Amino acid sequence: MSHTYTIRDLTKELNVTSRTLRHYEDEGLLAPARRGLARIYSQRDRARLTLILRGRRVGFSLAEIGEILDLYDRGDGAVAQNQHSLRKFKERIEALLRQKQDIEEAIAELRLGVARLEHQLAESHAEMTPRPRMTGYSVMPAGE
Amino acid sequence: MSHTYTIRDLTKELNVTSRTLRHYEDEGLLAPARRGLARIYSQRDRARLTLILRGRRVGFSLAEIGEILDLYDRGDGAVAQNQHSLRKFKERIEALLRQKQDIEEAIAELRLGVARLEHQLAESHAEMTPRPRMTGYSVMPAGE
DNA sequence: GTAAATCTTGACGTTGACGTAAGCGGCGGC
DNA sequence: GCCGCCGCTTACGTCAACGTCAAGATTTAC
Repeated sequence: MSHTYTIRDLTKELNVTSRTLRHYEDEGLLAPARRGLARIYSQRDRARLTLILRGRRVGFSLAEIGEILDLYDRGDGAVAQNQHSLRKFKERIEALLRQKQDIEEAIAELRLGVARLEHQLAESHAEMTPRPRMTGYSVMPAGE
Repeated sequence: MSHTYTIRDLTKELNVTSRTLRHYEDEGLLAPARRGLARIYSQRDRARLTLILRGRRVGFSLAEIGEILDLYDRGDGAVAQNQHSLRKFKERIEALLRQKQDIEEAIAELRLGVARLEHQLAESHAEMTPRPRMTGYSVMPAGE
C-alpha cells in the first residue's frame, strides 16, 4: 500500500519550492528515501513536512522545529531525557499561548482602525450635512 | 505635562537595544524629537514602539508594520485612499485569524506530545510491573 | 575640571532561510 | 537518437533585522 510522493508532488500540494525541501533535508528535518538519486517521500515525510510548515507559520526557526521533531521521535529515551523533553514541550506551549494573546491584541487593535476608517467613510459620504467633524480619532495616546 | 523618555528608558522598559531603536528610525517607523543630538521620545513614540514590537512578535516584517502605522496615521486621506486602507486592515485581520488558527493547532499537537510523554513517564515509574509496554504511540501516520 | 559613562553617526559583519545559476544525469515521446 | 523536462549537486547571492566595532561629541558624577 503505503503511498509515496515525488518532490514535485509535495511542492505542488503544499506550495513550497523544491529548493525548500532540499534545504530542510540539509538541515536534517527530512530524510526521504532515494531511488537512485531521486527523492521518494513517504507518508511520514509528508506528515513531518506539514508540521515543519506549520511550525514555520507560527514563527519557529528551523532549528526549533528540528528540536520539536526530535522530541516526538525520541519518546523512548531515559527518564531524565524525557522529563527534559516534557519541559521543552511545555515551554513551547507557554510561548504559543503568549503569542496567541499577542495576536488577539493585534486583531483588536486593527479592528479599532477599521472602525475608525468606517466611521470616517460614513461621514464623508454624508457630505451634504456639514456638521462639526469628528476629528482627532486616534489610537495613539494624544501625542506630546 | 507630557512625559518623555530617553533612549535608555525605552530600551530598559521594553527590553530592546538602542541599536534596534535607531534601526526603526532608519526605516522610518519612529521619528523622535532631538535635543541637540540626543533623541527624545514622546508618549506617541512609545505607543508606536509598542505597536511595532507587538507587530514583530506576531510575525510582521518591519515594512508591513510601517504600512500599518501609515494606515493609522493617514485617516484623513481621500475616500478612495481610505477604502484601500480599509481593505488592507481587513486583510491583515484575516491573516491574523488564520495565524491564530495555526497556533491553536500547534498547541493541540504539542499537547499530544506532552500527553504521550507523561504516559511513558508514568509507565516507566511503575517499573515493578512488567506488563506489555504501550509502544508505537506516534503522532506521525505509521510511516512507510 | 576632568574622568567615566552615555550618546551620536557611519559602516561593515552576521545569521537564517532560502533564491539562483551552472553543469551534469536520466528518461519518456516522437 | 535526440529534445525537452525533471531532478541532482555545488556553490555563491540575497534580504531582513539587527550586531558590532570605530571614532568622536556630550553629558553626569564627584
